Amino acid sequence: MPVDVPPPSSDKPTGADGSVPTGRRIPEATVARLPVYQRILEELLRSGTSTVSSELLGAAAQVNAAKVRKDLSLLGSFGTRGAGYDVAFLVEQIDHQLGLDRDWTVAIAGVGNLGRALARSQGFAARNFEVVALVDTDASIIGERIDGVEVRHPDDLPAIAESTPLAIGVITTPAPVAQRVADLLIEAGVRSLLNFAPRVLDVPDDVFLRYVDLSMELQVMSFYQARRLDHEAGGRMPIIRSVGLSPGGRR
Amino acid sequence: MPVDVPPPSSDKPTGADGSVPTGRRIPEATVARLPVYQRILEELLRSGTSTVSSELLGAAAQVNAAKVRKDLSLLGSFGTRGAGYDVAFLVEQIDHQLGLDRDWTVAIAGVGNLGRALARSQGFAARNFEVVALVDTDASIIGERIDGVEVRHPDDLPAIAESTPLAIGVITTPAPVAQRVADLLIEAGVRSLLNFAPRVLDVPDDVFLRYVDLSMELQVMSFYQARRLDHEAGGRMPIIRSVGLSPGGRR
DNA sequence: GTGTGTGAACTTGTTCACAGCG
DNA sequence: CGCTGTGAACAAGTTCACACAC
Repeated sequence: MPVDVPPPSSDKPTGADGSVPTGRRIPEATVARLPVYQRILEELLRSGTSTVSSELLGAAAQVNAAKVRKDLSLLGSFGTRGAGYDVAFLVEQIDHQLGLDRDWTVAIAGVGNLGRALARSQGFAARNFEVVALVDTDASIIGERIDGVEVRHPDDLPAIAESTPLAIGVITTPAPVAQRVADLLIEAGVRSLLNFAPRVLDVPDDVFLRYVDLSMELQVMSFYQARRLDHEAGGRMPIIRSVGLSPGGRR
Repeated sequence: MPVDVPPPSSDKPTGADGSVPTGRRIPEATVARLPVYQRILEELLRSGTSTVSSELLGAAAQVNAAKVRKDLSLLGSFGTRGAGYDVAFLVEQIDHQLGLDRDWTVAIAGVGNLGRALARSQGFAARNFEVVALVDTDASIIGERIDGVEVRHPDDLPAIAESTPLAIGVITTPAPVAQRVADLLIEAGVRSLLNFAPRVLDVPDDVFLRYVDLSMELQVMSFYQARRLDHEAGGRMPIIRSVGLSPGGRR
């Protein structure tokens, strides 16, 4: 389901014509690919590449070059014919489209291995996802500091939210307490939830909810590798976007 | 790109007619949804439900009931008209289709928080993904045991593989060493790689490669939440499969 | 010449609606 | 009568191919 792009909001007076097209619709398939391009572009940026063609970006992202061009043209006319795309500018534009040029506060519920991994993740920090709250019920963990953030009890969430509004909640608790912790997060003002716990959650209609299953990718791999083993035939594994799939959000 | 279903291989003489259709093709969109159904069916099984309708399963998976029926009918005629699907039987069939009824050995490279989280993950154990090797270069970690598996040096991979063939490799190392560790895993016989490191990998054509970016879901969330904040309009967040997306497989 | 931007052709995936089985 | 299984209509997404800007 495509979504309206916000009105001009013209910052970034730029190369082409200061674009950012007006009420364009961005297909969800494109939205799902933007983070992929992002990651590659950032890697190119680090390696000092200043310009990239749709062909090259497509090769790195395992995506047809025409698709890359179409995706990018949906955001605006950012390329230069004959030359390609300016990497730094493109990163900026995609960041803007994804809303990554604003700060998002994140609360992580469940400070086990996964919670810690996420809290320290470069991918979070680099993209303006600021982990501002860590909660866990385990008394031996409460009080511990992870990257300067103190682990507190879930019951403190409302208090925490009072001083720092919480935008996104991440649930990395065991399944049995996932629903309860989701309720607390929502009560504390969280409007988007990312659930790693293997439990279907019940949330109000206006809360964005997405599920992640770390074993889901492995399951898809299993499918294709089994095929390959079964009949060493044309067992090409296609590129599927998945994992994040699952009972998510609303319809 | 759809894939041939293996020939009859008739075990499971069953309710309907002992089906498992012959050379059917399963669309990748369907393959990506099977793990979702799986998870819900397992939850139903635990709660003692023995029969489920496409309507109910669809509601839980946030998927149109017709889509559920079409997906399942691609695997075979597993339902009973007027009654619905037998949950236990369906789980078995999907497990079989996904190749989850055989054992997969998994090697995890990088025993940080994420590596540990995965090694201990219920989702892995429950689906016949057996973690048989853990490697890390950090001397202070080598020798440690996690769920009975000793952490060893990546250079030992060939030796490990000799006693236990490795099917799948999971990379949870820092980005700079991801390529090197991928090479070692492949040398040790791994034919499928799941890469959590933010690095584009170069692997031979016959190795399945998939990328997971834990922040990717958050980025998509950011997109839709930003839209919603910008113009409190029809900001419905669609259900996108993503995260796992990314430079994957071959083309 | 080189590589973008994009209509138009095509492929894949989704939904509808209903026949037919239990 | 309820619910599956599926052809047929529809919608979304992808690829092609080429005009056009640099």
